[in-house]
Amino acid sequence: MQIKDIPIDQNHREITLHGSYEFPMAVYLDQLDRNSLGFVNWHWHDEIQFSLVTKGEVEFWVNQRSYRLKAGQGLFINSGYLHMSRPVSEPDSTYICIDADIKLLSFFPGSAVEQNYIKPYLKLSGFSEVIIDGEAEWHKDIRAKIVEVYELYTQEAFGYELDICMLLAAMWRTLISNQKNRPEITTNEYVDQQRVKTIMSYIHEHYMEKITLQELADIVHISKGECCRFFKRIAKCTVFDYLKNYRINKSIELLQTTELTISQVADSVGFGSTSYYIETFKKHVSFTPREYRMSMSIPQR
DNA sequence: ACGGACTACACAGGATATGT
DNA sequence: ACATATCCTGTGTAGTCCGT
Repeated sequence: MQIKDIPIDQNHREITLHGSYEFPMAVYLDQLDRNSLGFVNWHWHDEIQFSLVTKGEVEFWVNQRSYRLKAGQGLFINSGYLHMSRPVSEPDSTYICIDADIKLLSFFPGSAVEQNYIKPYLKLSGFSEVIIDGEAEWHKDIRAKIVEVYELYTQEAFGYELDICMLLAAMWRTLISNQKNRPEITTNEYVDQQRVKTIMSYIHEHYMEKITLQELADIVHISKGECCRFFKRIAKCTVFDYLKNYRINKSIELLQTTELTISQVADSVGFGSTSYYIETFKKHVSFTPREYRMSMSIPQR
């Protein structure tokens, strides 16, 4: 068993450094059953994202909308929008995921390109996501370029960074030129999104402590009932399901990287009782924590 | 968006079994 | 002997519904 997750840290934003300072972009081939939970949980990042399903069928959630994409279909997600992905039926459904810092498209800070063609589109209403699944030429073009970027990135031949920058700029150009019939994001949706982010950030910082619903409701200044309602409306799971998933992911990190006992791990990630931790872990990962740790110590091929 | 009523279930904690 | 897993039970609260 080889498990990998998108590293979600304790900062206000749950995110990885995609690539490096010198070349701030990264490409992943994301096979969903390699995530410990079997899916990529809710997160957001400043990078724009291009995805192309290569195997099976993947359900993407962006804002309050869900899209089921089969192999060959793609999706663009703009900077800063909450999203998640999970397999529809085949657990090993896979997609190419390109995360690129918008700096790569801006050429230099304050440039005309940035002022006229990048910044205005990052916060543009109705440009949160674009499904790239049709027969239109520009759809085909972007899908082909996603594959091209993936190949360049994995092969690392001479000049690949330059080629990727050109491709990304061309993809962005195509996208902003063809954004008719986009879904609109309402002011209410925007407020809900900000609230969800606030609650998730709070969970990332306090998951090791006991968290109550009242506490979460207070930080976004709404009642407990409304807190449950709106979170489920946006994230499609309850607040405490999200917290539980987050704690399990954190415990997996500790099992992999420390020699803490199972009880200590349970305590470190906010589970007040070892028994409940083991039960929950087994429900989510299909192994007990000890079995999981032992399997990780067996060298992978 | 709130508050109250209600229900289901998450959770803690103890006892005991099992594994190393 | 100690750590971990499993089972069980009582309690608190998360989540939902409904009226406002």
